[in-house]
Amino acid sequence: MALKESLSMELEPVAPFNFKLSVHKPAGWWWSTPYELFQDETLWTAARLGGDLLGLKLHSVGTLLKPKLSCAVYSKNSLSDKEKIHLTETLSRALRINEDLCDFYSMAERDEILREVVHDLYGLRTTAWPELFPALILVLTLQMAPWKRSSEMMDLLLKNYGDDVNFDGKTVRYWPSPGKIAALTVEELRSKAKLGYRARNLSSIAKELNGGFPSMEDLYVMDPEEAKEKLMTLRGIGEYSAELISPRMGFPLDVWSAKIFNVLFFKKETDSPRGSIPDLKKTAEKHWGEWRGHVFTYILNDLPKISERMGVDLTKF
DNA sequence: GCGTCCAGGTCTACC
DNA sequence: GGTAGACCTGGACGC
Repeated sequence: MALKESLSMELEPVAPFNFKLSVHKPAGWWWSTPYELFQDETLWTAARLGGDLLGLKLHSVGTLLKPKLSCAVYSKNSLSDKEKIHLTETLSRALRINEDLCDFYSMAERDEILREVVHDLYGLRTTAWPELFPALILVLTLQMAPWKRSSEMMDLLLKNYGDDVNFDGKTVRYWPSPGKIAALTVEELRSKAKLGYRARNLSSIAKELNGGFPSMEDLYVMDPEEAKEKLMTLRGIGEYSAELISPRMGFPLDVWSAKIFNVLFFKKETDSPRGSIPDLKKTAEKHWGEWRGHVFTYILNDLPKISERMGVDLTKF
């Protein structure tokens, strides 16, 4: 049954704000689910509020320098005032509506690597996950796997246990709830989603989230270091994963990105990408300080153009 | 066709 | 506190 429109609102992001670059990133990352649809400056996607599925239709009605977003929310039942406020706050946080990038851009203008990158991607907001569980599924499946295999694991989870959200003439496949995954056996997750050793970790995480683990909103208002430490109490979530999904992103280097940043920093490939991670993290912190998470997102979404300018293929890794 | 290696990390045991 | 070694699975590679 199709969901009905239950809330309509407008959001006015701090300029500059490029809607397309922010929710439909050049490197191919989705905002909420891999099955969301993006056409003509409109995003049809989904989310969960409490346990209920929502359809979201986000449309840019402004410009880069005078941005405005029209947001329509579709649900099975009407939303209470409290739910409407909660949803508005979640959308504002996850779209980084109030984030002012002025200081980042000022810093970038003085930086040899970043100067042209921020021109390429002017107005792009960094990754901010609408919900915690899908972000945790992503980082668990990224571990120790080539992208193709990670993608296969996520797809099997979505197809076997996810939900279809029907609204506005569209259907968007959305992630399973923690409760649904928590009810499955580790053996089933291992075989049906081909998760391997990750099945035990995902099962444990689903049970934690089902049992009252802080939400993304709770983590957002915590001290960034405290939020990271909290995430790392989850089984299978280490420093890399916690930094990648933390509401205030760190510099989440893995083997793939370490190879790229070695070439950017030191102009050469490394024989030991994993071993180089601590040094790269220190260099990034010294070089870019609190903006290193933004640098991470901007650079990894601009690899083709950076490669062209440097004469080195950074997309091959 | 078959064996081996290793990938967009994390945990544990051991020193 | 530092660090090998194990961990699912499947594609790449050498033979």
